[in-house]
Amino acid sequence: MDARQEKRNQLLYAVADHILDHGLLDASLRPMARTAGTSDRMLIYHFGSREQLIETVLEHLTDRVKESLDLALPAMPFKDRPTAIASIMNLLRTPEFRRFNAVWLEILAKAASGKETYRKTARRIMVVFADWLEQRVPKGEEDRRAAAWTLLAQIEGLVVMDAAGQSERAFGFEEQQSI
Amino acid sequence: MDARQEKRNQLLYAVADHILDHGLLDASLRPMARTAGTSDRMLIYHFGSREQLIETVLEHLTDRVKESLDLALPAMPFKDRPTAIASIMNLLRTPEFRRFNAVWLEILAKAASGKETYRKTARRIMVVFADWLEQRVPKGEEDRRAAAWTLLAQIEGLVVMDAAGQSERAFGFEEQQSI
DNA sequence: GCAGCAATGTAGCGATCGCTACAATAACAG
DNA sequence: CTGTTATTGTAGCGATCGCTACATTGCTGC
Repeated sequence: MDARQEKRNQLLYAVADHILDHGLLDASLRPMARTAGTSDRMLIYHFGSREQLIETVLEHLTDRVKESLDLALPAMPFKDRPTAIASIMNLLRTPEFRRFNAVWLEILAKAASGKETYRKTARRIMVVFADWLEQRVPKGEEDRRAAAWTLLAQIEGLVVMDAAGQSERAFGFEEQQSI
Repeated sequence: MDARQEKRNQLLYAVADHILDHGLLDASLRPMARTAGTSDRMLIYHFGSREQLIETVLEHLTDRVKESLDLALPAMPFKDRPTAIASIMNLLRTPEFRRFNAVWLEILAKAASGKETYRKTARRIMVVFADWLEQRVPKGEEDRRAAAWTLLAQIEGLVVMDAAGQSERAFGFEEQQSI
């Protein structure tokens, strides 16, 4: 690979890590650069502008979350819905995925207020997640695609409860879903 | 009421409106002050600091969302769960509540990354919503409180789908929930 | 009407922001 | 080796940030 591209990729990875650790929305060039062992000057040089850097980071993070999901759970159907939700929530409460979740909610916040880049990113991540879910929908579901999206909506609800520190209130949620 | 308190309240209301219109996280003193017809100087004078101002605004918004909810739907049980979810989502997709939702997701984002003020606020808003729901849980539910929290989790899931522009994918969600 | 406090305007501080101009250096082509 | 281009450092610009010092105005109690 082009040495330049390689350098760019290395910076991208480091910046993404910085954002996972310190948040997306008020990540500014100088701190990101410091973490990546470079200067704001060079981030602009490689990515054009902060906005393009963020956009690139978001694409990179989409790929990373997909990889992490695939790596975390095999592509085979869950036993039933309650099991599926419980397993997935256990996974999402893992430290690794908590980092993703924090950024995910930042993306959602920007998407909700209409910023197009973030809307697009949010949609892309949702589709990635839905695809991942579709491969794992419990057997016996008539429409796997629809089941995946329904499952996704339920999971997002629990993610919100977690973020608000109310996970215990919805603790019985997984079981009650199948009623 | 104290004339000073009255002025403070008027500013508070105006600032809250500004935040509903332009977002919470990067609302800075000078623009907020301009909207409220005053100066950054006076916002600090009345509220002490930007941080205290935001905290006060968040309490104020909690009250406002509670009022708006109470005003929007009478305190009587929904016919059944699907009806409940459909009605509430229709309400939350109203322009008035979209404004709240955008700020709500900003609060969640900050809460998820551990900022204590926002965690507290998120919890408070959740409780307000759960209380509101509890009064409207369909008849026949054995544990109204638990049913309210489950409903809340489902609704939050749909709010996230909306924010990500995927509401249509989960459109059948309301009906499928009762399966 | 005058003293004293409350309310407000003006100006600016120091920090940080994204970004750029310019110069120096490194790497490579001929 | 030399000339050219790619990469990087240094310095700083103009804008904005939260906040404050200081002065002025307005109001109120005596």
